[in-house]
Amino acid sequence: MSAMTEKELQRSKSVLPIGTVMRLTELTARQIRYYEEQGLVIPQRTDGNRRMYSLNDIDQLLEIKDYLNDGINMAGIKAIYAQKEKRAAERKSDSLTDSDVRRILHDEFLNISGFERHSATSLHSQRPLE
DNA sequence: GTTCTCACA
DNA sequence: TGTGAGTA
Repeated sequence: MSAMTEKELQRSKSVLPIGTVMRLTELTARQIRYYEEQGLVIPQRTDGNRRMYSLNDIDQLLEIKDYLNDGINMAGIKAIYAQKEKRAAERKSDSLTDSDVRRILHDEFLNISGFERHSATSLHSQRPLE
């Protein structure tokens, strides 16, 4: 990756033990570990095999929590991330695909409607249902 | 005291 | 997803 800002670097630093993450996210250790099993939010490990999370991981967990509260299951969440990766891949292959065009038009619609569109980097947020 | 993995009356 | 066991 290129020029990662100082803030991005710090938000990527894994310095939080699971206990702190539990209090910050209101999630149980069981849930946090389960989401890891599902391939979402994989924390770093210490020499003693302790999980260490970054601020970005916290955001990621909060986002998952939101999806769950909206009634989306694990499969659905995975699908959402798979779709996000797909978009990221399309973006790199510089040519505009049909789905790109559709997404751009959709984003424009949201902007006109007065909603803020969120980038793929600052994932978590709370916007009204579309 | 905290976290880890594994198992399940 | 909860919880207890036995560790590190």
